[in-house]
Amino acid sequence: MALDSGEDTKRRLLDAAGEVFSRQGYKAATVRTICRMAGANVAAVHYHFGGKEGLYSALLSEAFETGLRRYPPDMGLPADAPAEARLYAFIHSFLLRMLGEGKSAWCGKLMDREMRDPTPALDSLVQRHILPLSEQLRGIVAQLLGNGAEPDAPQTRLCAMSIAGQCQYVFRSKAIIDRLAPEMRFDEAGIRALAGHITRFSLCALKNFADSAEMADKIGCPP
Amino acid sequence: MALDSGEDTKRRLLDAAGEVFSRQGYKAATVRTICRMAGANVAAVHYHFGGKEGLYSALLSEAFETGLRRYPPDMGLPADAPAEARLYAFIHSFLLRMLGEGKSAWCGKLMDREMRDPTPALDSLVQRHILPLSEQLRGIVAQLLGNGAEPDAPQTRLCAMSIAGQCQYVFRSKAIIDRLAPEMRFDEAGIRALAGHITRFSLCALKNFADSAEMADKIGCPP
Amino acid sequence: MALDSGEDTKRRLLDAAGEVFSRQGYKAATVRTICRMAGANVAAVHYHFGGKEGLYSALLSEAFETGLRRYPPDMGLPADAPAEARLYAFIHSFLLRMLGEGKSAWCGKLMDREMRDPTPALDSLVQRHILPLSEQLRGIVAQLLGNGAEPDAPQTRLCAMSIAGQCQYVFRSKAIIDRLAPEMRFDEAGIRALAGHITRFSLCALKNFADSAEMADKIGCPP
Amino acid sequence: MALDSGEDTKRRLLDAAGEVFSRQGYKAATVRTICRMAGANVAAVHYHFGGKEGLYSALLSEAFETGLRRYPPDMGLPADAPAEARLYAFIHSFLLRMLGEGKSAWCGKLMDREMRDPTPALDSLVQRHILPLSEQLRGIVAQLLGNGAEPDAPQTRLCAMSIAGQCQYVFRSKAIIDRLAPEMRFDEAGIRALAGHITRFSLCALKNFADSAEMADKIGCPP
DNA sequence: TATGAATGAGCCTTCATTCAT
DNA sequence: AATGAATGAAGGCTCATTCAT
Repeated sequence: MALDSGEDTKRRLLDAAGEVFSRQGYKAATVRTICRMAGANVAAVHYHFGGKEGLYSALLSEAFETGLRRYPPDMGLPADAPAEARLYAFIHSFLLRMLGEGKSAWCGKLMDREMRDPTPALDSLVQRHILPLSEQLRGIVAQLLGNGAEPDAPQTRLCAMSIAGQCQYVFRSKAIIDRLAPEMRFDEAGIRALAGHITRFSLCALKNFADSAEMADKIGCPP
Repeated sequence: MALDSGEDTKRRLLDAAGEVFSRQGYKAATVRTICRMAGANVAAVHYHFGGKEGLYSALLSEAFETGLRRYPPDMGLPADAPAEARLYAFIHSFLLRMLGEGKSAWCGKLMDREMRDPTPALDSLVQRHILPLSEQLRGIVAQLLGNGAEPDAPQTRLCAMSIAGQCQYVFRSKAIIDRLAPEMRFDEAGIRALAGHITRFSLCALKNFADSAEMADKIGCPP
Repeated sequence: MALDSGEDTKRRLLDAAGEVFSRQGYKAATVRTICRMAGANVAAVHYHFGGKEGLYSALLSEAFETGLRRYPPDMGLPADAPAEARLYAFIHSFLLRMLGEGKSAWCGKLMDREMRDPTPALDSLVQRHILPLSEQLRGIVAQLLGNGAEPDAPQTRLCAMSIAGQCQYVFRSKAIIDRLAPEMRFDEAGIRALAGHITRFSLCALKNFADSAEMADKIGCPP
Repeated sequence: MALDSGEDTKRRLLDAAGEVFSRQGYKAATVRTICRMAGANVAAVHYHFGGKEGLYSALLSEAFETGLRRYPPDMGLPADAPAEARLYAFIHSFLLRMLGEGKSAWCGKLMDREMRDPTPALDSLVQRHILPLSEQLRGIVAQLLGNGAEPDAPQTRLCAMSIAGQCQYVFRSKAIIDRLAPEMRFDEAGIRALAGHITRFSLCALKNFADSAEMADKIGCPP
């Protein structure tokens, strides 16, 4: 105990907090559970982080940064790589961050929690991490749409959402997928396959999107 | 007070529970809040439903049926309507069930909660409601993929997931969308527009999917 | 327990709260102690009074009203009784309220606490109870000062303070008095004697106050 | 930090403790607040004084001596000065010790706390400081009462209490005075004026006290 | 000599639940 | 059929204190 270098308790608290918060959500998680798991006293959380909320905040930024450092959205690709390859890298790293099982797997789950039940910590998270990711994706999408599409144009935004939605679905609906398609695996190879499918589906859509303006007629949707 | 018919209190409790559970989740919601909103006594929940959990179960079954009855997945289209129109109807009704603000809009939100933090009630929910929806979507997708695609084939499943993912994203990531694209509206017209985009994006993908088998080469993903 | 008429627990909580708050002060007193003494559950305080602060507020108003009802400041004297007699009644009732040992003895102690460490409840206390008492005393004092003294004049106010100060001293400095003059008793007769002394001292002062304007010269205080 | 001489930290702790204890009382004051104000570590109090209680004790003895040294009860008057002047000096110095705002003003406030919630430290305080003050005041009062009044006679004691009560009232009831007479000031001039009034009021009383034995008849108090 | 880190007891409050009516 | 009152467990947090350095 007392042999810890001081920073050690902080570390263990963050680890335990990641585990518990990502599994139970902010409100349902209890400081006591986290401390017991970290082998620390209940008061340690308040000493190091100023309270439950402070711990959660600290965890959130840290988890995100860890995930991004481990699986950068360009996966090491040069900036001038083909847009198709960069899209695949973006999607693949996205899934890896979300579905990872290791110590850095809280990122996705926490972000997901944060989106459903936002806490005051969400705003800075969006500004610091999500907005840059969004811009990066929209840049790739605009390039693939061709025809001089702008990264900020509504159409580009919608297509980027279509891609992000596919990525998030696989881990957000895990409980359903496990029941509807129990044969699906989320190991390294399974993730690669999933990334391949999403990329392919999206590329097919983007490459033909420009020529589909009149498609609404056949859909039957009211004008 | 004593003038209410017994069924009336039960009804009001379910309404309030839908409101509160869908907004705050099972754990964070409190019986007191629900009872206050329903104008009932704190003990009423235990009297009528046996406790918090009983109320939640009762609500879950009821809410789903209400939602599906109000916005059926075919939106009244005949079974032999063009696949494109049926896809649009499926997507549109999906979004309406999820994003609706009215009294019967808990369906989507509760299902979402259930996926995130599954309770024992999830299994029967999947069997009774989600599986049929999934089959219906896969039927449409198989038809659009052409080339004799089977509704149960892995590729069909993945494409169905791509579509479901796009639908769920818009309301699951509402907190993010509100921050990244605050101009987006989710009123009736906005939902129609969203459904139009998702349908168009998905149709573009599905119609060209069969010819894109060799696309993986250009992506650069490891074999 | 369950046989209580409901109001009974509330009553017992107030009694215990009076005992504990007056002895230990707001901050140092604990809800647990009060509840244990009242034979009630810890949560009862929040059910009946909304929390520690609510209990304290309720107690404060109640204690004051009880004290005033039991020992009215005019002690039943007619409004046209001689000013001397009314002064004695005021002082005597003041001491009785402050030094009483029975169930209605919290009034003085609580007021004293409130004056030293004011809580948000003090303001309404002053408006509702203390201000009227102050006006009553100043009325008597003005009459005794003669020479057309006004109840609001600075000199009247100061003399009223001189009287109030004498009254409060005896119970505020009880710890000191017990050590410096341990023979002093605060039973009924002792209180009567004390009231007699304070009245006599104050009357001597008031009746000669008007003629003492030049007294400052002999005092030696700087101009 | 480490550059401070050991005595320096101790000094700063005592200063901060005086500030905080006199304002909030023993129980409500926290070691953390004191240490933060003193710019010292949380553990410093235990290192230097053995704990919260030790710090309080040390402060109490010191504060009283400081106050008495700064404002001696005779204000430098010769022992054979007129009794009137000595009474004024006593009252004036009393008020200065109690109401002073400077660094050495804790004396009065701490003593007041001690009277309200006596700690074991009170007994020695009474013996060493309060008893001598009491004797001094009673000596003056006896002289002013004339007629061979003894400093120890009950009547002398009561009159001394009447004077002490007036002095203590002004700062013990500050919260009330601020609300009932917000125009009253407690700066140097205000304190002088107050001391003047109390002296005058008391002199009027004392000088006529001997001739007022039959006054009880007019009061109406039961024999 | 002095400190950052850690502790455990205790605080007020909130909750789902039960009981007597 | 329904309710106001009461309960005990647990929650987040604060505090004085101790310990290893």
